[in-house]
Parts: sequence; C-alpha cells; structure tokens
Amino acid sequence: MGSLGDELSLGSMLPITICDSRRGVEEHVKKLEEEKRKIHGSQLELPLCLQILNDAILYLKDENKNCSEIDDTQRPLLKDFISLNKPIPEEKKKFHQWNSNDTKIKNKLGIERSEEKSSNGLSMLLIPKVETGLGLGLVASSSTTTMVNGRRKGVSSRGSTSDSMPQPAAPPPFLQQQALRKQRRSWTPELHRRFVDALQQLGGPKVATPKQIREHMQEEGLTNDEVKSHLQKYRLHIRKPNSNADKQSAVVLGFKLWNSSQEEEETCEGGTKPAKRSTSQSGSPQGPLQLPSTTTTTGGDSSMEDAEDDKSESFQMERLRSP
DNA sequence: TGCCGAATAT
DNA sequence: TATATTCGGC
Repeated sequence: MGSLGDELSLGSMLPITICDSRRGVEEHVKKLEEEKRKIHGSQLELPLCLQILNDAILYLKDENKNCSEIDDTQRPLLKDFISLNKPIPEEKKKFHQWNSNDTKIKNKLGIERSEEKSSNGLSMLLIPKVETGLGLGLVASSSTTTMVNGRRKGVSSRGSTSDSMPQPAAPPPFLQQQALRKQRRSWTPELHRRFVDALQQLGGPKVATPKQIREHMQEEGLTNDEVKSHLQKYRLHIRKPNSNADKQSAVVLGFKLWNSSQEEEETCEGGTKPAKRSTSQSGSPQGPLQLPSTTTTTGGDSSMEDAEDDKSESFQMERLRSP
C-alpha cells in the first residue's frame, strides 16, 4: 500500500497559481486530468478530491477560453478557486460531511437538536444554533406563529408562509421546522419528583390535570403542554401491561397481587377520590409508580421510578407476606 | 377560547 | 424512548 502521496502528485500542482499563462493553463488542465486518472486507477474513494479536480479542470478550461478577453491582471488566481482560501461552498460541505461521517448521520442531516449532540459538527455546519421558543432566528416563524398563554398556536408541520413577504432565500423546510420547534424539556429526577408529588396532592394521575399539576409544581418556565406531555407518558407507563409473562418471579407475582387490588382503589378513586395518599401512610404510595415490569433493568437514572421503586418493592414484599 | 386526552411526529 | 406538536372533543 503505497502512500497516497506517492501515487498522486497533487502537491506538485500547488504552484500552478504562480504561472497563469495560457499555455500554462493548458498544461495544468492536462496535469489535472492525469491526476484524475490516477485517482480512478488507485481505486481509492476520494469523491471530494475528484470533484475538486473536475471543477478545477472545468474552471481552467473556461478560464483558458476567456483568457483572451480578460486582462491578465484581472484574472483571478487559481488559488481562489482551488479553495485554498475560499470557504468551501455549502454543497461541498454537505458532500464532505456525508462522506466522512457515519451513515447514520446522513439520516439525521440537519435534524440535530440544539441542546444535544453538537459533537459531530453537522448541526454547526448546517444549522445555526437556535434557541427555540423565544427569539427565533428565522423570520418566517414570526409570521406563522402566535403565542397564547405561552403556547404556540397556528403552527403546523405543513404551515405555509406563502402570505409572507418574499424571502430572498427561504430556508429549507427542515430548517424552519428545526427553528420552530420548542426546546426540549428535560425532566430531571427532581422535577419528576415534584411532578409526582403534585400528582399525589391532586388525587393521582387519573384525576390530576396538567394545569393543576403545573400550578402545583410552581416550576418556572414549565408549560401546560410540557406537563401534559409528561403526564401522558406517565399514564401510558402505568397502564403498560406486564408483558414479561415469563418472568414469574416473586416480585412480579407480588405486583400482580397488588395490581388487582390497585384496580379496586382506582375504581373508588373516581368517587371519593382520596385526595391525599400520603407516602407516610404504610406503603400505599402513588399508585402507578410501583409498576415493576419495566423498572427492573433501569440503570438508575430513570427519572420515572427512581425513588418510587423502592417503595413499590417493599410494598410488594409486604403483599407477598400478607395474602 | 381554553383545556384536555389521544394520536402522531420528531 | 422521551418529548413536542397536532387534532378533535368538550
């Protein structure tokens, strides 16, 4: 495996900027084409290199053609083209990234979230980091959104901006989408704990409403939508059937026992609504949180059932002991 | 019009 | 999987 430099003498091409006579240009075109053949022959995948070569050849030919019309002093130096100084055009940047990164990244091109995964540089290349929600960088957003009680209205994924002023270079849809999207709320364990507390105070996840929960949590910046979304996930989580039937461990069995009685509790919840199932009470905690089905493998950063798991397990054991 | 739950998108 | 957004009903 000879080094690339041995086979490709591109380095020797660099001084072409020095001589820009017409004859020299023709010679360099030949040389460039030769380089191109070498690359093809080397079976190496150098798409960017090839593209640069192609462009350079085209440029030189074009240059050669026009050279009689232009004064020598006015002609741009080849270095201006060879991108030694010139920034790489966006298209080529994309091209380069797509070829130098994992294929997975291709699928995520331009979809990087601002708060995460900035390491691969894609988002930095293609997307201006936008603080979503407020102060959006893109003009289009202002014409299609209104804020009502902190929530956006009238924004849809297929929102049209046709009525807005003609934008010189409208950003591609995925960029607009990116800009319009809210910043992702991270539900830290602490926040979730307060969420659960609020749920308890309000009578459980079945009766508590997002607005109530939010008011109870008194978390600055927390919106109804965020609470609603979290509540939805929470409800789904507690409703998730214990699908791992093969795991008939004592814990699961205990859970099932508990679960059957839990249903009773829930049915009565609709009526009398035991407004406060205080954790200080024996072991009967926030109903849903005991679901052990999916919690056995959680690494510990699970915001959903960190503290509650302990309670649930002890509670299950109690159930096992007292049938 | 605001809130909600569910469905769907990202 | 987690969160955001949309949709339809109340």
